[in-house]
Amino acid sequence: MDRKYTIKDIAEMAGVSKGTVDRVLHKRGKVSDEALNKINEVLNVINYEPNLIARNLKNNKVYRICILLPDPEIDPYWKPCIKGIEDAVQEFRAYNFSIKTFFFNPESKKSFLKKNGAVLEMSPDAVLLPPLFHKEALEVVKKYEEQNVIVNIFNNQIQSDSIKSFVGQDLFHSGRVAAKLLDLLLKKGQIAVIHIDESIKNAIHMQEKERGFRNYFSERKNQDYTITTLKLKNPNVEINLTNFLNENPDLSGIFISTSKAYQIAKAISEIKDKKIAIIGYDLIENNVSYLNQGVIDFLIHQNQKKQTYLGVTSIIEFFLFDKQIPNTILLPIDIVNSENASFYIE
Amino acid sequence: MDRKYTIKDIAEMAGVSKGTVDRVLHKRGKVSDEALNKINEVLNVINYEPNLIARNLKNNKVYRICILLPDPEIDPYWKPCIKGIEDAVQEFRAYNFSIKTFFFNPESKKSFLKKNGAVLEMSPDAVLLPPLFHKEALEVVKKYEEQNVIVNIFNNQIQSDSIKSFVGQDLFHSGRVAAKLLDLLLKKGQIAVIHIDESIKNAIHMQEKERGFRNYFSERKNQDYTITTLKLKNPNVEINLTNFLNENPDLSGIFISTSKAYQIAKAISEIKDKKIAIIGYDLIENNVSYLNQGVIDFLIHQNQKKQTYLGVTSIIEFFLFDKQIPNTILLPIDIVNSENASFYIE
DNA sequence: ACTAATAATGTGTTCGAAAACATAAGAAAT
DNA sequence: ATTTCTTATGTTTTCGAACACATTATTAGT
Repeated sequence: MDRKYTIKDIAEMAGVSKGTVDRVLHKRGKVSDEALNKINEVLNVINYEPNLIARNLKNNKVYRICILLPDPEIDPYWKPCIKGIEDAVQEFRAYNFSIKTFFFNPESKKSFLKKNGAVLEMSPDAVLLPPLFHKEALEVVKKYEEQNVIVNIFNNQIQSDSIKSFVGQDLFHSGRVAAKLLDLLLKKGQIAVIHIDESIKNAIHMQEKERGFRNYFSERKNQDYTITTLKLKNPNVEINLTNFLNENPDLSGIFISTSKAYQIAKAISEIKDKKIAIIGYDLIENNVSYLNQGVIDFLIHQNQKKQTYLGVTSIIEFFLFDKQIPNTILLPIDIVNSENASFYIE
Repeated sequence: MDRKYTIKDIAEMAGVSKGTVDRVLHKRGKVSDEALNKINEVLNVINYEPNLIARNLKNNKVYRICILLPDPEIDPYWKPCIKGIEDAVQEFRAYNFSIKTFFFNPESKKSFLKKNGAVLEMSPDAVLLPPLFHKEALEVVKKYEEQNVIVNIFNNQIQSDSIKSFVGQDLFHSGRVAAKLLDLLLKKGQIAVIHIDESIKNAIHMQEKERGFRNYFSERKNQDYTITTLKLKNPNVEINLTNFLNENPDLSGIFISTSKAYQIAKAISEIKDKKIAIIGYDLIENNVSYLNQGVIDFLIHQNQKKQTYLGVTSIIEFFLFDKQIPNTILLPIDIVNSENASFYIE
């Protein structure tokens, strides 16, 4: 079973021409029952797999993929996504793909709608976007559907039959992971869940993470913990945090639901003789620095790069190889400490 | 820059025939300076990238890759590797590759040499193997070199110029990760490093991991810990462990360097009112079960599946797309607790 | 000056799938 | 019986790179 069968092989085996075989394979009719049977008999015996290289050489259509991405200049959280896209482009540069990224302002629904309008104008074959704004996202998804544009989403989930695939993390479980880590570190005491909300994208993330976090403890029915939620907004983070710490001298652990753990770490590290366990998100430079100093205990890696990489490559492989796109791709929730951080950063 | 330039395009632009362009591109000489200059001028302006689909269609050689794998029936540690190979085969089934796996007995150097002999007979284009036996591995690598067979290794590193690439984890750092986790959990006390050695493959792993583990603590110059090394061998693991525990009543943490943490966990879980932190390796069923019960605190995921997957795909992509194979591919050291384990298991 | 040798360049075929195009055979219509 | 239409089937071209093969131009040798 070394060499692969070709259409020509099948034609010879069935005693017909390759044109007829082609018609049978593509169910285009105009084939006599006799020829159909002969060919089917051959197909039942051998395992024909079309040579996708040859197919792609012939159908040398340029597939157009558009990606909507929040501007990393506005929110650096999205920066690794660009690398993910670049990696995908690089990997498939041999094939005919035209991949274009559109930046929108993650704090403006209007910007989101506007850039989607621009994408629609291009009538691409597929679109990848993070549906930050629920209502607006459903709106644009509907429009893409009407134009037969495949839509893949990443970062956060929204429900719509028109969406082909979602790539991201299970945020609820991500909260549970954080809870488990704090539980191990502390065993008891007062814990604060802190949301530092500088961008709307986090609204959904924050909720789900806190839900998972609290769910873990409520499941244990552990009475040794008290959990307090605190919402902070820049530029008053430091003042409000200091007040909170003064009011709660027994605080022993903090879970920060966004990538701004370093802001908390900075304040905490200035307090002498006080060890408060800190768990945050994302391997941005400031966070990793406090992780290495031992101020932050764990970071949870959200793998933004891989999200876009898989979002794009799954579309490409669908077009190239008819590979089915999974409905949901859940990335692992990576636990990072000072010792393994470097392996996740590139 | 939507459409790609072809050899025909270049020929037309330079006013020569595609045969001449081909000779220039492949540096096969027999080209006049005049023609060479004209073509180079064009090549300097445009960015020519050969269509790899067309190239592969023409050169439809069947590449032969052989993989040597310790028999998973003898040591289940290697079982996930099969899935990794299968995934790679599946992903590139459209291309002409013949991939064959040879099982050898991981406890027998003779078996290793014999199977390598069988592989050599096949004169494949590339080989992927875990160099479990240092001397023997160097021997076979030399033979492959003589026959111009590309050799990639995984699992553990050995030094040889004839080896194209290594995929695996940094075992030293993996030990440090474990140390950091125990440090966080305990802060002080007596720690045991336990090696349960049922297979020679672990010898190298065990050493490096312990070295990393101890290195972490020695770097901290932390006097609050005492670290003891314990070597256990089946079937006497349980008895010797019990003795050790009786002799060391203050033991507070255990680091198991192999995938047999569940054996320790079983014994510990039977002791009431005693919490000993346990860190082990590998997401095998027994381990995950004790992880979920809270007996094992963390498992470190060695990602065997991904090792073979990347080992194979990097070879394939080298043949198909001239993609350079990285000298070293270090996989992240994944920290696993009860809450994120499911995302690493398939 | 004419042939032989060599260098330079152009042309044609191949890979496998796809689809346009061409032809053959048979049935219906005049 | 001849033409027309339909249906089934076979043949050819296309995609781009690679390379074998064919052709032309140039120089060397007698």
